[in-house]
Amino acid sequence: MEEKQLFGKCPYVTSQKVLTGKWSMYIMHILKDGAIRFNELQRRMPEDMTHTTLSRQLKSLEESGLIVRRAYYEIPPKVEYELSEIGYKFDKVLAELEIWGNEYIQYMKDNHML
Amino acid sequence: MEEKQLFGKCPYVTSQKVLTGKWSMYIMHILKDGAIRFNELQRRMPEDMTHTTLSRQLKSLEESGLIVRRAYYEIPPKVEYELSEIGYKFDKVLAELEIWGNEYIQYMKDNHML
DNA sequence: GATACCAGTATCATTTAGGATACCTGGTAA
DNA sequence: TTACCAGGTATCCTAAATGATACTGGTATC
Repeated sequence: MEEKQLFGKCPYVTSQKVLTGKWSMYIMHILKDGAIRFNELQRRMPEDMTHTTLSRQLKSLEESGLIVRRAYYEIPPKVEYELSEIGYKFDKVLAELEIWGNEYIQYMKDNHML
Repeated sequence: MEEKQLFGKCPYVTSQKVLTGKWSMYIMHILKDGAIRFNELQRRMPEDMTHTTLSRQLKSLEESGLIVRRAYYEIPPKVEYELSEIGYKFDKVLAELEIWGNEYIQYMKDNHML
């Protein structure tokens, strides 16, 4: 039987697995602007995302190598999240996604499907 | 309280919701090549995706307006799936995603993280 | 003394997604 | 008469993702 595990082989399956969840694209989009602290990031996220979920998503993105977590051992604590090298390169996908997403929203509104 | 439901407003959140699941990117990628029948599509999908899941994913993408289902009332039945106008425009995102996905795979291999 | 700050984790409940299996149609070929 | 074809749906079960809530720690302010 032929090997067909596509994670780590197919760019589409791999990307979709790494950019999983409801919020990862939005998080990546915010992180494009540079390093940001946890609470500030949460404030910029939609209100219906809890900090628990944000924490898990960040850990997942970190484990996938897309973002870097830098902790400063101060009181009160300071932690910054930033895109990694490969994470930063994702900006081209985001740019196309933003264009398409806006087209899609407009298209759906025009056709009364939204 | 400010309205913050971002579906239908934010291109990132909207796109991610519409392109949900494990296989949607891969499906869109295959559909780029033109109309295709259900069973042929299933043959091109990874083996660990059942036809039940494929059926559900296709219905979801159809409801989101990305693909069109065309049924020919013959025996045996013939059904073709094809990208819609707005679905076809997603190809630019796919192109960037393919580039980035391959870079990511290479990067992770080089750093022994995959 | 109470509360706020920051950056979380632990635990539990709920929701959503995916997989396994059985079953359907209705004509045709063995 | 049985099996097969394509293209599914129905049902049940499990796994994964998300949400809600409570809690931590040390400082600094009210």
